Amino acid sequence: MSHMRYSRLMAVDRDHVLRTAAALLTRKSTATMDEVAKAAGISRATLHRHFAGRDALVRALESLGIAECEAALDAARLDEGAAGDAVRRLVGAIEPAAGLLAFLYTENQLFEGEQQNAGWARIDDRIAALFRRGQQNGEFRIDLSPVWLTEALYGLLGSAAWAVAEGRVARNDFTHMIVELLLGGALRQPARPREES
Amino acid sequence: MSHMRYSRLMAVDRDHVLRTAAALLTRKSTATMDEVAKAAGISRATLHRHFAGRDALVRALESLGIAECEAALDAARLDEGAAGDAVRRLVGAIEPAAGLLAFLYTENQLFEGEQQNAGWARIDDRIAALFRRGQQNGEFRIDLSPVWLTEALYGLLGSAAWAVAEGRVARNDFTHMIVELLLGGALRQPARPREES
DNA sequence: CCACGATGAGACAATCATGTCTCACATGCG
DNA sequence: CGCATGTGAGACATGATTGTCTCATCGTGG
Repeated sequence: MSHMRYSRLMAVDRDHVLRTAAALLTRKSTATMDEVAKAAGISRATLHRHFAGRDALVRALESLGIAECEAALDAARLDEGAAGDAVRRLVGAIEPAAGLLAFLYTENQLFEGEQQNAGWARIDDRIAALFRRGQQNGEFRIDLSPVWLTEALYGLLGSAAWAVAEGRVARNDFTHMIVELLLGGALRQPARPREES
Repeated sequence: MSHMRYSRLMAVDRDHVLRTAAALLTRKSTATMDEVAKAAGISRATLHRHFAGRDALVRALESLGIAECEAALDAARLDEGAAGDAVRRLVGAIEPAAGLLAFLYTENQLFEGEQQNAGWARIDDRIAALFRRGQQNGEFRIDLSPVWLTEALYGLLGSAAWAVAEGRVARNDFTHMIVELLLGGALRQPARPREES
């Protein structure tokens, strides 16, 4: 994260700018550089000094999102214990970044032809591997492919983040809503073997 | 759908333009009026004659999406039979419009402050009512609110539509993927009471 | 105190999408 | 045939955003 050396005076906190931009673009994905700058409390000129342009800013946000995803994946220890519990840990760990993820998820839609950042492929693989482990485990059903389960997780994360932002659901229910639906589904199970922590 | 009278010469098919625009904007939500016109095989001038501007075009697409949703809701006969089966019918009926829905779903994100089209509220209510019926039925679990289940359905529809468009999953699995995940979840159920058609 | 570095404010040109307009062409109808 | 209507092509002005630049200011370290 920091192979660059800060000079003695670095009033503008790059990370703060990125997180503010993430929060703003999550709500309004078409926000202008000027709006981003104002939201971060800096001038457009300074914003432009730190990020060559809008593309650079979005790419920096993408790197941030990838880093946070990787961190969440590490923190969730996907290889340990039941796969279902690992999914719970993962969703809980990824929750703070869900808004940013949702923004990047829809943003990538625009790069249709172009290659996507290789970091996403790695994250996809790690999550898909978790679902695959659960299938080989016997925990997860095998008629839903790991790729689809991964996509579904992204979709639920985005929907939940948006629903929370809109105030339609409570923020405290975030992890529970996603995990329970993703793992258990909407159907009421007569005697479902629970694997709570 | 047609209280307007076409004059003797109406070379441009409004519906065809709308569907072409929907298909294009689904893939590239920032497409230009010029791109939309080219995709529809008409000139930008003509496109502008039929839709006063980009806003008008998007609003027309929104009306189209609402109409298709309502049609799917009607076709699915949400009040008949098991709620789970109604969900299956609904997803199957809504599949052709999933791409358009995904576009509008993310597009509405931009109208943060403004009021959304009242049509969506009605659709939300009908879907939420279905989930509520399933809960009162005893079919669906009650710890996931109908509002969240509705949002989750939207998210899964969008994710699936995008995954299909990207070629990551097979188009034929669309309904199965969504319904099975939404209703049954990822966990393998030892002896789950099936209610297939 | 002085100098350096970072910032804010603003001017500026360039670019792009939009919206409007005109004109020429084609097609169907009387 | 002649007229009306819809269309395509393109010009044009407008507004918004972007990217670059300059200049004044402020704070900190030497």
